[in-house]
Amino acid sequence: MKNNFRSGCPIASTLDIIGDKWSLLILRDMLFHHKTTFKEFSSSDEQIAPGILSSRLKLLISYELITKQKLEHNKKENIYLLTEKAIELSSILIDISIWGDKHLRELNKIDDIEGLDLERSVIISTVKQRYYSMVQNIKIIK
Amino acid sequence: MKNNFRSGCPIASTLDIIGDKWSLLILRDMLFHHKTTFKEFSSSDEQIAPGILSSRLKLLISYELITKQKLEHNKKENIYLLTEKAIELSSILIDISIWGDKHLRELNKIDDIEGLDLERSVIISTVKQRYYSMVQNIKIIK
DNA sequence: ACAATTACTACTAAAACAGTAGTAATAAAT
DNA sequence: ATTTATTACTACTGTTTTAGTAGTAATTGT
Repeated sequence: MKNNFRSGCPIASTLDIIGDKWSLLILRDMLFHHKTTFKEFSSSDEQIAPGILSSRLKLLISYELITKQKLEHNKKENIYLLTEKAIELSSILIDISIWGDKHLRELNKIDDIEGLDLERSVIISTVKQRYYSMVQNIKIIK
Repeated sequence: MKNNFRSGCPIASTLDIIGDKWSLLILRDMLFHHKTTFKEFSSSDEQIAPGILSSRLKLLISYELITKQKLEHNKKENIYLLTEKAIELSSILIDISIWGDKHLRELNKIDDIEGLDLERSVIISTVKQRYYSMVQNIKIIK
């Protein structure tokens, strides 16, 4: 797909991949809410349009942040799963969550997130562990 | 300014403020490269257009992430400085930098950043300390 | 066999971004 | 003192991205 990076800066380059309006929210839904299907991504509070969701999933696949697979005994649904590369974005997502929780309450009604008061490293390892467990329990076709 | 948040999610809300194509790069230039003027922001590798820079600076001011001030003995230049709220985004910017440095080398030629191999907490406190020192040495009009 | 669900694609409208040119105020050079 | 250069923008046009809705094919459930 498109590979036009604005510069060699690691921050700019990362933003060129996941710095759009939706990618990190899709990854959030996968990592924290264990969503796996197009339908589930479509049903989040933020109401992503199907065309945008479709194009973003394709981009995330092309960057190897997610994979698209099939379940056994189900030819209709596609299952999207995070790669290790994307799971390593956990710390960024959690830092963003902590920052928003702390600083945006005067601008917007912010949802309370359970466990966000725990130590950062504990949150990160718990989130990752839960995701790995979820993946282990689903039967995908190899 | 515009205050339409997509949801109450702290991640979505944070992205509604700084999740555009340029805000984090402006904050990066301020925090890491100690840039303070419109001219300096215009001259970064990524080539932001003046109209976009202008509108983003206004938004960042409205969210109280930066302030606009004047230097003593200089009526022309405007000096933009980070607020504490924005300085607390340091950890996010550093995590993004570390992730990009680690994962994007096969997609793009990534610049080597000095000191990025140090421990995360050390990087964060060093960056903050350097920024505070820089601010202390400039004479702004109160 | 029929209805519902899933995963999209297609289309049009609206918004954001890109690129260039131009202007007013101040500062520097002659 | 006058001209030139710099800074910080605004204004404008064109392109790209995003939003929103409608529709379709394949599969699954009843």
